[in-house]
Amino acid sequence: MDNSDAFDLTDFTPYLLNLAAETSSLDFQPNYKDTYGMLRTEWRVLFHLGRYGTMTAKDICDRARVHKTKVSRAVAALEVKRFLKRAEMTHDRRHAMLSLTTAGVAAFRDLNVVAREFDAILMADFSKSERDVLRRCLAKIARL
Amino acid sequence: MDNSDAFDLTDFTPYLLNLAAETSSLDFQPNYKDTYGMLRTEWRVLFHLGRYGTMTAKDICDRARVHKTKVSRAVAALEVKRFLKRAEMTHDRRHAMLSLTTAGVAAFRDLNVVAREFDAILMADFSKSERDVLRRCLAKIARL
DNA sequence: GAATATTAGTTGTTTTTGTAACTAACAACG
DNA sequence: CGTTGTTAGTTACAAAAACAACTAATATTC
Repeated sequence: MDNSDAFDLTDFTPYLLNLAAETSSLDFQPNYKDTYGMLRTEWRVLFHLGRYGTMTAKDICDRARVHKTKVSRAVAALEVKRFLKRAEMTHDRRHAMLSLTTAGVAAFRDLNVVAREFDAILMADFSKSERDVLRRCLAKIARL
Repeated sequence: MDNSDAFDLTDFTPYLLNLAAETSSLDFQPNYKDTYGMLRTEWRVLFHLGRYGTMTAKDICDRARVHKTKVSRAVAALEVKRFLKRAEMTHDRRHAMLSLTTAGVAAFRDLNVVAREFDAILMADFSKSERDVLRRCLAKIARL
């Protein structure tokens, strides 16, 4: 039972994708976890608000492809940590505009630089064209 | 606060990797979940035993890069479902040789075919050279 | 060969996630 | 208007993952 006709597990793209995603995420994790005590979803929410400015939780759900319960909890956590503040909308009190506090902006700026550097190191092994192919393939698979 | 000098979230490779990994994994999930009631780790363990033959739980941990507690629970679950059996080693009773039952082999064969087809469809959009680049980049990032 | 260290694997506890049900605010339609 | 439907967001509960502590078997070292 040594099915050599069967293809290898590393030939199965979803498996390879998971290994690569896990490895790179775990390597980057200390940057937001150890320094700012954030969880991954919190870091994503922070990044979104820092990069694209004020928006509602729903906007983050749609843009970041994160479920609303996860966003809800991440927003609450970031609020407790004073990285983010809410402003209720007068005309529609269902949703609140979310924006970063000064501390939030500072954290974003810092992490943004760190993320840039991290990415540069991660991509250093590859040529420009390889990077383009990688990005295009991933975007297509993720249906972006 | 619209940091347009900052790079986009989709330019951050770990983020893109995670989106692609999640998307493809979720698309494939029904194949082992709905038909065989397996969890992702169980499917990975099954695949390992089916593809590479009899081995111990430790071997699976090392090869599949899964933590021993996850493997332990997956093995127990697969045993309950009669997909796998253990054989204690006489000379070292600490570890047990794991192998698939007839039902386990059947499930593996089926899923192997399905996985192959799934991968073919996923890769259909890309040229041979793009696929090679993708595979090589992912393997490198995953430190395989 | 008794004491200590190491290895394989399990179990228990805590976090985190996923799912579903819920509340509150608004919109639409008669 | 009031009934019904929809949307934004929260909360409660169940499933899964992460982490630490543990057991049992074997190796090592004095």
